[in-house]
Amino acid sequence: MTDWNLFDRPAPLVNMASRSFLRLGERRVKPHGFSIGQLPVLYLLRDGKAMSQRDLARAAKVEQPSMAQILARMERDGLIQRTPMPGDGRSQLVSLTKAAKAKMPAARKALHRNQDHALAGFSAAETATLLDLLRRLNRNLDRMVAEEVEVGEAVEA
Amino acid sequence: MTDWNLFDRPAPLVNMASRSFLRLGERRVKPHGFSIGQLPVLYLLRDGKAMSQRDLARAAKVEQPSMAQILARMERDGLIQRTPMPGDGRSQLVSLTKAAKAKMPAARKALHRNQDHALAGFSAAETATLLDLLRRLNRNLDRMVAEEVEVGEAVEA
DNA sequence: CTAATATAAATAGCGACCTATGTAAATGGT
DNA sequence: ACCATTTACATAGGTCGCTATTTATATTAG
Repeated sequence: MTDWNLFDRPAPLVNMASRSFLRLGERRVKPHGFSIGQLPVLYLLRDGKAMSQRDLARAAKVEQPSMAQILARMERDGLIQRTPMPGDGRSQLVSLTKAAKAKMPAARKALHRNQDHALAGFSAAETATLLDLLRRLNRNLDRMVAEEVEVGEAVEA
Repeated sequence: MTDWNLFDRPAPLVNMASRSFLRLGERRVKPHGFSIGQLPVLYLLRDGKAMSQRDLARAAKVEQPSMAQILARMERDGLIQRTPMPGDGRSQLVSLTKAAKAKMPAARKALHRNQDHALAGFSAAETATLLDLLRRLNRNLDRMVAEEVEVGEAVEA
């Protein structure tokens, strides 16, 4: 009665959409030797830039161990290389290999073809509204996630 | 330039929101001995109903192996039980244990407290709009996922 | 009634995340 | 200089999901 349909609330709808995006994206990008989680890294390092793991994690908005795993797989697949960070023995600079850079344009195109098919039937205004509402939703969620961590830590202390 | 901000497109925004919802939901529900992926099962079997794995997967909109894993963990944790399906030796009827049913109300309350904090600052109309746009987005995505599977299979044949 | 096919689960293996913890290299205050 | 803290990564372990494949039981066609 209260939730007559399991999926007719924000969290499940968002979750479904996310899973679909991931499935579709994976199909597009996999034939080119990439996978979805690597896209932020590819994007961030695209024109020869080099960054630390920490900065990559921050910029991609994932936790450090998640980024570590992504980078491990990318290294395994010959997509990145690491060089020591000058002046800090703890850190390394990560950059794309030539192979990765060579394969990017095709993958990019494949994704572009895919992208925004999802928004078929949406007017420009509706698309803008959706993006705006999602940004606001994310602001709320980010705050909630952060707050709870604080609480958690406060309890510990 | 084209995508000046990595996250300012539908897929990443939806993905971020989904991850945040999952993190928050997990925190709420874990102390009660459940986890997020189990919620559809709990919901579907709530008042003593019994269903096959196949029907649970369909209703929860996940693939069969995903549901198999969810059920395996729920069985491990004493949340479900399986009884043979009368008249079909391949299948079993899944139902909630007393323990699971006993723990549900508290978990439900915990989630409710959480829920829709996410929509703080949203007017009723905005919430409705968001839900509507997400439903439409999902319709598109579902179609795309289904189409591609067809294509894939057609190529094989 | 048997052979081919379809269906229900199980299994193997992978990717994207997370939390919690450990380790080694800076850094900062005394 | 020295010890405590912070910081950057690494590692262990877990959940959610997917694809591909196998196994066992129905079902259907000939």
